Amino acid sequence: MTRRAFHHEPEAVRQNDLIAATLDSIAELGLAGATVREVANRAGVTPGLIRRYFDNKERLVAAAYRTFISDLTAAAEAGCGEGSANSKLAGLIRASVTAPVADGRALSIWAAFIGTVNSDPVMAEAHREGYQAFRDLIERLAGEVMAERGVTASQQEIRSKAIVLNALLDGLWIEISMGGDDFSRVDVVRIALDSVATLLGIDPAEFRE
Amino acid sequence: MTRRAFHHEPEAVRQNDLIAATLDSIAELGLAGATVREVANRAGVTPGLIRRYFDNKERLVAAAYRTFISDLTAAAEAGCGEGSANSKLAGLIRASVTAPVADGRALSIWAAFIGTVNSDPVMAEAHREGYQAFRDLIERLAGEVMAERGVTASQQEIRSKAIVLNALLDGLWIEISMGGDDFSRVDVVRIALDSVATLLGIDPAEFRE
DNA sequence: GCACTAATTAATCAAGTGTATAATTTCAGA
DNA sequence: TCTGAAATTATACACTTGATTAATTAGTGC
Repeated sequence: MTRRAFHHEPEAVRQNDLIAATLDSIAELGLAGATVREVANRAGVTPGLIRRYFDNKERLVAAAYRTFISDLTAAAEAGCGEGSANSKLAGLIRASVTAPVADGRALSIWAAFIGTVNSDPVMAEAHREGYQAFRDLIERLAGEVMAERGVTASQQEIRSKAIVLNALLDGLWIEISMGGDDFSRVDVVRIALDSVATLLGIDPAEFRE
Repeated sequence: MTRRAFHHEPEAVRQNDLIAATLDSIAELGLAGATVREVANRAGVTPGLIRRYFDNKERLVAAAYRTFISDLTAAAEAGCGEGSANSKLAGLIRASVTAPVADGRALSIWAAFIGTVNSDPVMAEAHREGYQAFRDLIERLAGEVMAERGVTASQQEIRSKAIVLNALLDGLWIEISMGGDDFSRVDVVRIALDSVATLLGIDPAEFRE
């Protein structure tokens, strides 16, 4: 009776593998399906090992959430590119409503985590951070775009616009990621860009470039 | 050793109680906290009784979801009232961004269920129904409002508007229900109404009445 | 090549889960 | 008041969960 072979891995690698396995489990089986055993199997590892890298399962899940949110917002922000505020905002929007930001897997994971926010203070805090950061980014870009276009607006008005824009992007992201409607026949990018331009009081034709 | 007293209840009452207890459990403790024993306790009943009214826990949860979504959309639609399409749409929006439709409890429950949609076909179907119905309502109202205002738009354009409006309402509902931002100093109803009017190409001052 | 440390496995535990079933109680009808 | 059927409780079972610990293996420095 021989034990199964294994080899040592650097701490960072193992942690990443475990987090990736956790996110995969959640995406496919839901939070309830992300058991210690399931995660360990997917990571090609034994359940007991998890405890060496994460104090307990709660920590593992929290770490997975931070990684997920961080990667998701990074992917969205990568769409900004370099250029005018206008092109940055347009790029952010484009990225937000297309893959890999907008897809079923991301939605599943996001929803699973959101469901815990109300009953888990640790999750609530981790969530608040990521959310706030994204909305601040939108608020800044929206303000700059309006300034570029010569649209005058008070800080209060800009803030209101940001709230609306953020809500719109969130909603579109959910709708598209859910994939219920036949979005293949609808140009969601165009719809998103035009809507944002309209809300900012900018000519849609000028906004998208 | 005497058993605890109890009394018979009509089937509908017991089912309602069990569903209400399930939703309460989910709202406070998350889906994982909604165990058979927890639900039974809240309903003032013994765990075994659940099986008399629902074949298994999965059925109970699914029934709770349908009740929840049904009640939520009914509360939103109640805001429509009777009158012009304009006032109906405005009423729907007003109701969607204020309590009891928009509040933390509803968001918690919604999120918990959404998290299961991807891994549970039964939940996916139950969800699709409720979602589709709401978007059809918005599409109809939006079309009527534009017709009232003399704004000409193709069916395709109306459909696009409905997608955007639905996304905006969803996003605002989430933001407000999450309660992260200091919405006490922001008139969310006004923001929502003005945004929708702008997106439909209608004068905001005329839209809100 | 050898020992030593750290990483990993394997096996086990107590607690909690959904489910099943038999024993009891309630209540309506005669 | 009594009886029978339906509703409810109590108890138990098999299984899964996260956690713990001792035994074993891999790799590093000498």
